[in-house]
Amino acid sequence: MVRSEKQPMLVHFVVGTTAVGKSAWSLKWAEQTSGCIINADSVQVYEKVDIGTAKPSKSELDLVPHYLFDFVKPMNSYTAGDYREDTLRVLGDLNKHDYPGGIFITGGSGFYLKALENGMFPTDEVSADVKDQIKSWEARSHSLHKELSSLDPEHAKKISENDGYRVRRSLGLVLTHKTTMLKIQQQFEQQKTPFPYAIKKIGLSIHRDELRKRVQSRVDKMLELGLIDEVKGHLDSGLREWSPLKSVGYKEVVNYLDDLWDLKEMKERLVINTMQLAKRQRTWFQKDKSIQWYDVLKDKSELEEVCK
RNA sequence: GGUUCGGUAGCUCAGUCGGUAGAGCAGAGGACUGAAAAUCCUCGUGUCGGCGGUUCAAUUCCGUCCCGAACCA
Repeated sequence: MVRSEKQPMLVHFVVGTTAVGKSAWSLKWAEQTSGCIINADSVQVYEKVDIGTAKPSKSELDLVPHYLFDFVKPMNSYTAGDYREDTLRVLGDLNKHDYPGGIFITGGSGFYLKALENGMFPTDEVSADVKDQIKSWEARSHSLHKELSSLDPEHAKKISENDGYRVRRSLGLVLTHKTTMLKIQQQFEQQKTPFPYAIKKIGLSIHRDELRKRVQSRVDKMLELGLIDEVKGHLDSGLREWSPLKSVGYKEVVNYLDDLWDLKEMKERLVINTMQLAKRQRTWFQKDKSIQWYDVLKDKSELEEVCK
């Protein structure tokens, strides 16, 4: 792990679907190399949500330095932009102190990793006036997608009119910047600076049937650890509307506690929704051709060597 | 044993006043620059329980048998 003065610091991205074993694998290597782990999971950043996010245990967190886990306070939000900023700050500190061990940025949030590597174009805050304008259109059942189409037809074509979240966000940006999304993007591409460190991307994969088995037993384990009580506590503390409670592993338990589902149904939905999440993660990472993939069952010996 | 109601996609069901059928869920694939574990898009042939009958034509009507459920004995 000795590196010459001229070479940029190397960071590992450890990616893959949920429950494939990224955390355990990273922890092992971080221990062996006296390295550290930086979280790349959009839900493990939040405090309080421990069991349903499969957050590392206290003893695991103590084995090697862990960054960006368990720090966003209840009812606060966190974005991909925040993640990029925080991660670059952590990496900057490690670089400054000439960190000797392996650095493992581990998690399944593709959007966060893309934001980290490629940057986010800087945007102005959407003004209250613009927000009001959008709200008044909505109140009059005016199609926001049509409005976006007239302002930025090219971008509107890429978004479904049913994707209310994206339509609203794009409309806000286009109105605020008084230009098109493409121009915002082009301007950003010209001025952006490349990611300042060398990246090695390691993807962990597993056959779908095997993943399902792991997910099933993980769901059972989470319930044994008291997931239902954890969620009940969060609801009692008024955190129902907090975004991590809407994520896989939490929204199903909320439905159970609301008596919409019985225990069996909740367990089934936990497994199904986790598998569907895994599919979306797979779709995201498949696009990135710079990831070196390893099957955790078939490529065991290769996985013993990757970081040596 | 009798009566009634059911048997249609992997599951739950809709429907066809007779012209061989479609939703939700599941499953598969995909998109995605500040909620991303979120949000959204695309993909539907299945002996319409079996066998007969009527009919130009039956999943639809009739008969019968099988299998469920409920009620009556």
